[in-house]
Amino acid sequence: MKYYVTTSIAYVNAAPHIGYAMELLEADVLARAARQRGEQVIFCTGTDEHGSKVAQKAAEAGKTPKAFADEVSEHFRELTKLLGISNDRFIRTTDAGHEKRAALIWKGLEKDIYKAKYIGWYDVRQEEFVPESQADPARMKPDHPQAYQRLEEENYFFRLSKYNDIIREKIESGEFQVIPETRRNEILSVLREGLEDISISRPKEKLDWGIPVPGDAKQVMYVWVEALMNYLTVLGYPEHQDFKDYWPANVQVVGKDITRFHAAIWPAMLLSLGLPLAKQLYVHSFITVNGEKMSKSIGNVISPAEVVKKFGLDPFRYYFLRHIPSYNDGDFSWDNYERAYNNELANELGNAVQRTAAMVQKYLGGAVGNVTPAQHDDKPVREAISECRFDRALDEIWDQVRGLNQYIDEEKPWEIAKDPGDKEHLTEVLTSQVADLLQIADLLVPFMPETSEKIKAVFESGVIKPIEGTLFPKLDKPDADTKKK
RNA sequence: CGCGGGAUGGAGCAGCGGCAGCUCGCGUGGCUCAUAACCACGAGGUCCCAGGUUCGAGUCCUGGUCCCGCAACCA
Repeated sequence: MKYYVTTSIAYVNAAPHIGYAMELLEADVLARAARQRGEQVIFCTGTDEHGSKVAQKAAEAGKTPKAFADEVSEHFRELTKLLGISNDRFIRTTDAGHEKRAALIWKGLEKDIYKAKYIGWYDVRQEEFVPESQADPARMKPDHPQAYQRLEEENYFFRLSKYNDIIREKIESGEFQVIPETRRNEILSVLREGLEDISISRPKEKLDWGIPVPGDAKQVMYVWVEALMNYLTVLGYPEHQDFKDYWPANVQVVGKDITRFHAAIWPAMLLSLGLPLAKQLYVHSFITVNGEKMSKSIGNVISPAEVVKKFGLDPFRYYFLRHIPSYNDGDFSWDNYERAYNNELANELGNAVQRTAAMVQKYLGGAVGNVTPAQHDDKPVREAISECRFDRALDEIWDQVRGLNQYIDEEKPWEIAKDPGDKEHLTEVLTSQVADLLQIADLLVPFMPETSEKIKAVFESGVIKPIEGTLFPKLDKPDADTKKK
């Protein structure tokens, strides 16, 4: 089985933040889970580098657009390393391959492309024309700080309207699955109102930081449309075997701000090319900090590196995957983060590992023999992952962790150990604990790969190899802190 | 009548027609294998308001009220 998963590609006008970090994590879980099932996986992420905003930022920094993009793109690449993201490829829209293949895609779309004059309000920040009906009247005044520009341009247009009903039908039938349901309803309502054709090029004289339109040296491709093409170009569209094997994508992970691009424009492009749509579009929400939107002016921007630094990588992955709701906006606060770390990771999981290892060592001389992972029902976890409900998947896994702690308290191995004649029963109980932990470790593979391996390393051989220090050392204990490093 | 999300014990959330549930926090007890960890029990709720449908309504319908966002980098 082939499995293809993508994130959106990040626009390189600013440094990475935790919202995008979460998107990477979610896609990473899907990729790791698929690999664990034995599928062949291609998992791609990357950076989107053309367009006026990048050109503008670069000019401000006194750099060429390419040099500027190189720099910021590198930050995103570092982010994937920082977060242990298992992406197979990292595409940049300035890659020669992308530029070449984007031109081929354009040609493939040509039957739905026509030239027309466009006059309208242009939002520089969003890099898009704003329909008269949606434009903010205040911003039509030139002295407004975010004033629209009145642009009149000769552009190429794409017949988006032509595909409106087909897309709607495919979403309604479930052939193209948009999750969660609120996002699906949202896009269906957009489709019910009807899509208009969109401008997909810019005159080169106004902006030359883009990919030229094939056969028209005076125009470059509109950055949004060109960026979407990455999902195909990264597979080597049209001739490479990977494209033939891996398209359509199993899941495309995007943020809710770009739902329309991925649930309407991108599908229309695919239909125009005669290609199937992605099977699933998972739209995640946003992260607030202490209930407030992250913003530099409030001064509450959290950088991924800062959070990773506190407890390390796996707790970061854990928190954002479990405590930011997969289908809703969620909140980050250092208090909640510490609480989750102490209660759930250190006390519940870490301690379960610790007490089990200690008892095996103390009562059985460190050996339990060959243990196979327990067979508790893992269907709820698998189903949650297939619905991109990462929070729920971890809830389910934690039911097992709690269940194990309950089991230990019920069986009281330390009582059994007092009776030397009961060694068999004792072994049985401890073996069962180890089996539970091995299954938990298995289930954690996509979410917390390091932790999963650490747990396996302790128990897998049948002879306990204790963890150096502790699995999740408590932070607020001074001695634990020094022991950690 | 712009659009979307929301209102459920102190906090955060789930439930979406059938005995109000989970986590945290709080209280009490138990335990001693363990990272002052673990386990059990308990207190705490007019499920925003008003109507309606129904044998039965957080749950469905109608009409209100109130909150949040319009979205990730400083425009």
